[in-house]
Amino acid sequence: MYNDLPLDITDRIFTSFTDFESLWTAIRVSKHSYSVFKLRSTSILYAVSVNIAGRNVIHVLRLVRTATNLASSDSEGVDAIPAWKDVPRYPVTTEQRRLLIKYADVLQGWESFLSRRHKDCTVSAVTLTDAESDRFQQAMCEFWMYQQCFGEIWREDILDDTPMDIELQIMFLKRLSTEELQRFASVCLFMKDTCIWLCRAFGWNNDIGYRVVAALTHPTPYPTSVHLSVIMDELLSTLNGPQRKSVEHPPNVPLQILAGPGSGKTKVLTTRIAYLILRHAIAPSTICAVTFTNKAANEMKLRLTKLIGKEKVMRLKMGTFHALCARFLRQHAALVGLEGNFTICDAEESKKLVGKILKTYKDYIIAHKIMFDDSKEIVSKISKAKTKGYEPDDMVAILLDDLKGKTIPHKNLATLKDLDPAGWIFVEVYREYERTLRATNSLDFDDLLIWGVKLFGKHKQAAAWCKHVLVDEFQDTNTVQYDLMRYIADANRCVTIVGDPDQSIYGWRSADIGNLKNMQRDFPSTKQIFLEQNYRSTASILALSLGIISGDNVRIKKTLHTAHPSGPRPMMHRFLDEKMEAQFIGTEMKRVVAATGGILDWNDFAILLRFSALSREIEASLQREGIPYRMLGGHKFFERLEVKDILAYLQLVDNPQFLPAFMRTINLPPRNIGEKSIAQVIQRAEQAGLSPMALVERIHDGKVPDIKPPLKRKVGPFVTTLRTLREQANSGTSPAMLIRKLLELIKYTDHLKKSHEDWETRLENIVELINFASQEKETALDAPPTEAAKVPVRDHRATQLEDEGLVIIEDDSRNAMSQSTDADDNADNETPLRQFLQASMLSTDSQTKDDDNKDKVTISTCHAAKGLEWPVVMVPAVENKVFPHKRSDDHAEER
DNA sequence: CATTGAAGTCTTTTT
DNA sequence: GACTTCAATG
Repeated sequence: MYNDLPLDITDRIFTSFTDFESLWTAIRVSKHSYSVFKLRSTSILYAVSVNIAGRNVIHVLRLVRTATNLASSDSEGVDAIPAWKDVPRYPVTTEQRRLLIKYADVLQGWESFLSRRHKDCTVSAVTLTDAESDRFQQAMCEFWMYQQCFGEIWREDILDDTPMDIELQIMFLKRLSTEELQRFASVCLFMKDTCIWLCRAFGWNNDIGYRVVAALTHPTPYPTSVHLSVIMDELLSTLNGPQRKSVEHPPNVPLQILAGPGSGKTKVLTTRIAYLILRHAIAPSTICAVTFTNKAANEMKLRLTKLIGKEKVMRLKMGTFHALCARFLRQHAALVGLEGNFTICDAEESKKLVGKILKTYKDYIIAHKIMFDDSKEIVSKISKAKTKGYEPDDMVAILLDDLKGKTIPHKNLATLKDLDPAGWIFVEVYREYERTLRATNSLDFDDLLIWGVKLFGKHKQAAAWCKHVLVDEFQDTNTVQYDLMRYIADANRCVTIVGDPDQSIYGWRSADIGNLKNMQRDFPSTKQIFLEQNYRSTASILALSLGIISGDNVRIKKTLHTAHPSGPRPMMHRFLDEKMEAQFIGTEMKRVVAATGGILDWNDFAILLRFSALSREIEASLQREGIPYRMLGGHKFFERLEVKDILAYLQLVDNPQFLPAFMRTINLPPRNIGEKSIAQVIQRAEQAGLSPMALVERIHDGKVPDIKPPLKRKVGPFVTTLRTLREQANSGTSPAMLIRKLLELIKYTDHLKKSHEDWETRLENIVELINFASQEKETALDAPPTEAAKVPVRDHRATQLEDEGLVIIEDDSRNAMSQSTDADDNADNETPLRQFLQASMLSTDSQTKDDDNKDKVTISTCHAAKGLEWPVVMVPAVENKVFPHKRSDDHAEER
């Protein structure tokens, strides 16, 4: 029945629907629906027809619960709405409908929601009888399946939100032509349950049926290259000119995609990767895709999985710069003179180390009345120096140059000590910090990159696998990261980068926009493509943001267009204090949810903060109002005290030299070993040339004399715990089991109960950590395909497949893959424990998974929210000293 | 004498 | 919530 639909059917104009028949017809012929919302058993229908580029199309349909209460209660705002939900179905009268249409907030809500993407929305309301409602459901189902087969097949948000009545689906399928069925089969992995059911129901004994089954049973989602080609074409057809140009750009010509916000950056990047694999037959394992945050990496993985299947995605070398470096450094540790079991030292541990070193200069600082930064400040200064490639000795000259005025004859440490004591201490602390890291066999975040550069720079073969490098958010790369990219790309010099100079918000992390130019210098044939079409925001939001950033005079002028209407104007509200502000945020969100009649739910709201500490008042307000929320990037899971406790023990098991872990665990639970004793141990260990851990073990064994306040008896349980765990770890016990054993050995639960009021939530976090540990094992990077996945399912369907001589495509890169794992994997360097620890140290946003599905308002820092989008966004505390922040040295960035 | 507990201060942004 | 300082306890 769909065959005879003219393709330009959408030229037919549907402005509003006064009766059900015309609406129903319209739904069935409309091909380009943007969104289909969940249908509930309801009586009032909102139909919206939208005009896109001169073509009027029905775009969104939704049933809302009856409006009886709305009609009876004339009051506006919050009070009238919550009652809607529980009112039984009820046909509305003309008068009520009139009221509804007049209900400006509701319609406004609709229009602003839709006009984010489409201009000229018109809204009208229709009433449905029960029978009509059922027919409508049917129409929607057909419509959805049609969309699923022939529309935007990769849209993930449609999947969960659509009614899938199996009878209706079959009715739909029966009407399809053979060709359409084939295409359906090629995408049917998105509807696994349906397909299994269909094959059983129809007893399909033909080519199509097998393909459906093959798609379900074979590990690679798309059974034939013909279908891959079709899919790629459909993908390309949804891109605009510059986007498509970017995707199809020849792989061997370096490419810079300069993309404004909301211009489909990630879509282009993922499509390009798919294109490289599907059209240029570049093996996934030879593609390196780098992002800056784990969130971006995960997002990309998710989207790519929909395009090319899980198998191929697993083979991509994909992740943050840090994660990639860590991985290759473990593999090739020996090449650069590292030990494979190095520990990754996070910011908190770095800070503690620096604090400890700083104490040795305490007397000097006091005696000379030197103004000195706190250790956090120093850590970030050290980090800056490291990213710029300055070693402690280099800092001497640099700090002396910073001193204005007279020329300095001898640029050496002694002069620095005289002229800039604070600078001198900094250099000494920096030196000592580096020494400690080496001595304790650990790398901080910057070291991962620095040593990565050493590895790939000196040992070309370590990067020889790489055929193409793609970098997301390129404007945020710093010098080290840029070098890293260059070295990895060295073998084939195929590079694609995506970036936006206007969105550089990591200047404080030494991000260098100059890298865009550097790349043109180092890769002379580099081409640029600009993406200037914004698909995210309304015109008035763009105008506002342009107004803000164009206050920056040195900015390179760059345009951004949108096809959207101006939409509602952004609102600015002033409050006397933060309490009122927080209160307003809570009630305003409630009002908007109510006023839009459930079109917006909590997931559609975000509150963006300059820094996470601002969330206190707001969290309190949301709790008061009973609004569920989640905190992005707040106190991160892996930075929680109880999680760090457990991780520290495990780190020490894996790397006994790692000092921060030793200091954390030796008196945990309290064993009456205080600061002084620990300091003594460390000092004596240094004298003896042992790690503190080794020394403690020897004291325990009676091999060396005890220290002043006797330690031997106190450390008994500590030493046995570590020895037990070490033994178990070496025999390959899973991290999850190790944690359980550890909890038991140190009676951690008892300790928590004693030391913290909220021990129950803390215990839950540990359970969550155990969960994470068990998951991590399954999704370990580069895990070779399991036996089960390699062998096609041996049931009757698969056997039939082969009998009929049907070809199931063999993955091109599987062989290459197994070779590379054999060659690279120094089995010793990748114990399950080590993998787990690395994942823990390098992941930030492994928020509990079920959290994501729940309906919650998002609270996030602006930085963490980069690249995400919500229909409604609030930005509290936009006031001087907060936003722009008082300590920011780059106002353009704050803009 | 070393350790622990209580009270008080300060909190950018990320891997 | 993490760190520091000061007084009280083992």
